[in-house]
Amino acid sequence: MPAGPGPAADGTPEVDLRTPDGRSARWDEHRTQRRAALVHAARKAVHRHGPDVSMEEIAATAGTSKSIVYRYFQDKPGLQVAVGAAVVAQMHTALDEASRAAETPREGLRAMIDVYLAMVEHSPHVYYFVTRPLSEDAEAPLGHFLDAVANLIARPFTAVLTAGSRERVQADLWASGAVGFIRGTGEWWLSHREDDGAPTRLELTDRVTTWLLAGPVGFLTRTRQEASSHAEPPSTTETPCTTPTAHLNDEEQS
Amino acid sequence: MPAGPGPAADGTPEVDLRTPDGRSARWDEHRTQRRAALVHAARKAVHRHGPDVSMEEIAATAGTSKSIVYRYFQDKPGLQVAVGAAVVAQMHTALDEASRAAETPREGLRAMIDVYLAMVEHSPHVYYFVTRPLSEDAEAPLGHFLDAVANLIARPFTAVLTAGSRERVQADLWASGAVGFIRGTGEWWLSHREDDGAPTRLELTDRVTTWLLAGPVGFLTRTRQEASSHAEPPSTTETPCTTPTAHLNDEEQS
DNA sequence: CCACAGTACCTGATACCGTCAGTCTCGTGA
DNA sequence: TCACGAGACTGACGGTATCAGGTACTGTGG
Repeated sequence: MPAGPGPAADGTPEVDLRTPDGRSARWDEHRTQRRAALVHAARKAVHRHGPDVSMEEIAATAGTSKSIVYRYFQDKPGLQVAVGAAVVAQMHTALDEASRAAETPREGLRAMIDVYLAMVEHSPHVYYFVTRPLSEDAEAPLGHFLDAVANLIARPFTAVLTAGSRERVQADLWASGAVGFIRGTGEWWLSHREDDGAPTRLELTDRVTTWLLAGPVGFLTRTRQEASSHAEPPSTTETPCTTPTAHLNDEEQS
Repeated sequence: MPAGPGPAADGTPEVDLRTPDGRSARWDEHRTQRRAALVHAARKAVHRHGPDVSMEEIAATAGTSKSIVYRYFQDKPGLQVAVGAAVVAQMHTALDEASRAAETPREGLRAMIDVYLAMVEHSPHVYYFVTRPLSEDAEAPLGHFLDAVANLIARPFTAVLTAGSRERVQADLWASGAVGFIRGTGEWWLSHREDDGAPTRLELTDRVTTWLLAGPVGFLTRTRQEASSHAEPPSTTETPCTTPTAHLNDEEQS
């Protein structure tokens, strides 16, 4: 069906610009509108029925049938990334407001964490839908959504940075880790929120911000002492691998 | 179907202990052996065919048919957690050797990261199989595997700790974040390993260790300056929420 | 300038296919 | 008699195909 020349490969299936025919152009606005509406419906359906909604249910929520959904989205992962993009866009706008007031990178990071946790708290289903990898490859297109968030995080750091590849890579790497940290704590919090001693969202935000920027300072002074005393020299080639990483897999040999 | 009294809910489907019948007890050893063999076969199959193997393929790899697999494991998630447990067990033994030599928590953490990354590197398929949530609930049984790893990480810290719930929670929380950080960087590394400027696994290990314990020191001195100056007071109630977390979901109202 | 045929695209329903998780049935061997 | 094991079966779901409409644009002839 996609007779178009370009390999689009993202969610959008071949919009085919080369015809200035009014009969085609007439639908352009309608198309974008409809697509947005479908994304919205998908979010609603996921929010209601959990991250494992069937396409049929999504279509039903949108008041139509599968055919339509598949006309606008390549497949389920395609829909997933579209929803993810929408969520990221919302986070981005929310972040713009926040980072206008934020001077230091610390405030920027804090705002980021806050927005992230707010999303997690407000609609865990959508969060999981967007977060969970659906692709069978699972290697290259790891976490479209999480990658985007990592970029959001890395931006304030890389902005100050010369485009030298060495440090850029460092920033990206750290951002990936930071998103992972937030994700980990966020999901832990989601399922331990009711326990006694569990922090509120704001406490969590502050704590995670501090931990990310300064390490596990504050929650354990004793171990922290040792840790920080050893953490001073961050030379990358510290000691050769002393851990006997024992063969962790025994299932290859063809 | 599960006529057994206890809510097992782990991988084991009701072994039905209430019959001390010799005709039944005769099979006990065979059962545990078989179960281990099936887990092994599952790992092999996943390693070969990717994290989306069908149960049929797993059974075929084990040289049998689905019925058998379902006799020993409740369902696919059950098998998944069994495989995860096996991997965690291997990590645990690998870690025991390492942590015998490790005095400081830092060395313990470093060893942990090393083992984790080694696993990721050696068999990404198995890693994804074990890592990805398969349950539709997706909330309570979040990441059996990742939780176990988090416990592994938290142990050296909590060992020194009084059992006071307040600090235990802190340690657990931090451990979840740390695992998330390692996961994030690990998966980033998995798909950017070939880029120029990408670190080797050992460099990555050292860097992540340092970052986790002391924050992003070393890769950007300028921003780090600001960060650390603000990071000193880790009081949990720092400033009230200044970020305008904008309504991130618009899809509820029944 | 206007009617008309033809066209390009959208809609939504329904039926269909392939795959896969999970179950059931029945034969076999100790 | 008991567990084992193979294979047929069911149901759900992702995804495709077909079909009968519907509506606005394009071109051409009167």
